[in-house]
This record gives sequence, C-alpha cells and structure tokens, in this order.
Amino acid sequence: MPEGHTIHRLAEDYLAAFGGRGARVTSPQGKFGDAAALLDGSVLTGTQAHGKHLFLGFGPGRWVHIHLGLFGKVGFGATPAPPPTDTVRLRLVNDTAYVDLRGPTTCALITDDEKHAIHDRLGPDPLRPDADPAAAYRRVARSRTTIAALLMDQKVIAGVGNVYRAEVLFRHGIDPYRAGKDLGAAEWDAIWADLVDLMREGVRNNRIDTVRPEHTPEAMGRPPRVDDHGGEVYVYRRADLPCHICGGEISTADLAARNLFWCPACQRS
DNA sequence: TCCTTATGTACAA
DNA sequence: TGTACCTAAGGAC
Repeated sequence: MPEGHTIHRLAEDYLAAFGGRGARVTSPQGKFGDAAALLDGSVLTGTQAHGKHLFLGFGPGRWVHIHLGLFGKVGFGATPAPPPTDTVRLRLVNDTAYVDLRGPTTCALITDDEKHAIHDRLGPDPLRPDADPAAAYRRVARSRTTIAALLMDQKVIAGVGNVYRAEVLFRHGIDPYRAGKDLGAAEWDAIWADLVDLMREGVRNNRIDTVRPEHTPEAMGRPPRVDDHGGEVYVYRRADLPCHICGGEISTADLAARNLFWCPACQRS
C-alpha cells in the first residue's frame, strides 16, 4: 500500500522480475490499451521512483508513469498467469512471471520531457540519494502551515504519506499543529534522518514499522500485535487506544481531509 | 447485499 | 473546502 517506500520497492520488484527481457504488455481493463499495444514485446530497460511516482522505462524516451493513488494495487505472481479480471489496467507477462496493476490514479505513457516535469514539481525524496533536505527545510521554515500538512505536501517532501507523517511526528514529540516556521533546522534534520531510516526499512520489509525495540509489545510486557495496516506503529489508526509510551489515549482529527493521529501528552510542543 | 473506509491527488468554486 | 476518481476489504444488516 502506497507510501513512498511501497513505490521504491515496486521499482525494485518490477526490474527484478521483468528487467532486460521482452514482456507481453496488455490492458485487460482497456484504459491503457493503445499504449499497451505499442509497448507489447518491448524490453523493460530500467525503473525509477520519486516519492509516490513510479516510472517504468521501455527504451529511450518511453516511460510508463504510474501513480497508485489511494486504491491502486500491484500484484506479482509466477506464470502461468491466471485469466485477468476486468479491473487489471496493466499486465506484464514473461516466461516466468506476471504482474497486474489495478486501480491506479495514473497509468500513462510519457516522454522524457513529461517525466522531467513530474520530477520538477516534487520535493526531495528521503529514499533518493540525490535528495537535498535543506531544500525542503527552506519551504518549511517560511511557512505558517502546520508541520502535519507540510509533511504531506509532495512539493515540500516527496514520499511521506499519512502513516509516516503521523509516526515521525510522534517519534520526535512534535505537536502536529505546530507551524513550519517554528520548526528549528536541527529538528528538521532529525526528522529527515529518521525518515531516511524508517523508509529504507519500509522498502526492505515492504511494510511500515516505526516502534522502537524498547517500546514493542514484547518489551513493554503487552501481548504481541501487528496493526491492521501490516506493521507496528505508535499512533496511526490507534485512536482512543493507549499510547505505547505514556498510556494516555491517542487522539484523532481531520486535517485537510485526512485523518491525523497523535498523542497529545507525548507531542506537546 | 449494502455501506463505509482507506497508506492519494487534482480540480472547481 | 468540497468533490470526483479508482478498487477491494470488512462490517453491518
């Protein structure tokens, strides 16, 4: 499920299963049909991720741009591929593997120029080696917007979604409603470094885990548990449950049409 | 079987 | 700020 770590993992997985070989390309659902016919039989030459955007390269100047949005899902499997259902927007098949893309916000064949335009409107991505955290901080430091909203703004920082947003603010004891301009450079650097660590682990494990070893259920003498999004977290979707650290109730609120979760006792400043 | 919900974004007003 | 888009799972009836 799609925050930046998922997309970077997909870039790796698409390349591992399909890189360097010709693939059958189809769009059983039809919306990508013309482009699929054009790409059918061509070789996947490289993959890239920037934030929540995935790029599949099929030769020079030909990219499939994928954004999963809220509902998009990707499923890999070994051949023989089952008959596709009519929601499969894009299917790749080779001798050994198939992969189905369903429900993406975007699946489009684009040029180099169009790809550049997408990179240009995205902020630095903690998972990319070329990322410049200072560029993100320049925007944060002059904004009256809350830090919770800024972390979700892909122009400011690319790849952070609702889970990492909530979790990283908890891990740093920061009130989600604090204005960006009131965040110090050292605080930003710490948040960025933490996101790099957390999101790299997310790519490795293909899930979001944010709970430090000393706060796991085992360490705290509670029954083991995995949150229903697939990993172990402090606050995301834990409204009204006890905080792992202080035992107080986790709060939730609407912020810019998304669910915000935080511990008002642990995140006071 | 229907209703709600979701780790997202873009556009209109 | 609200709404539209796309899909699937889980819970209520």
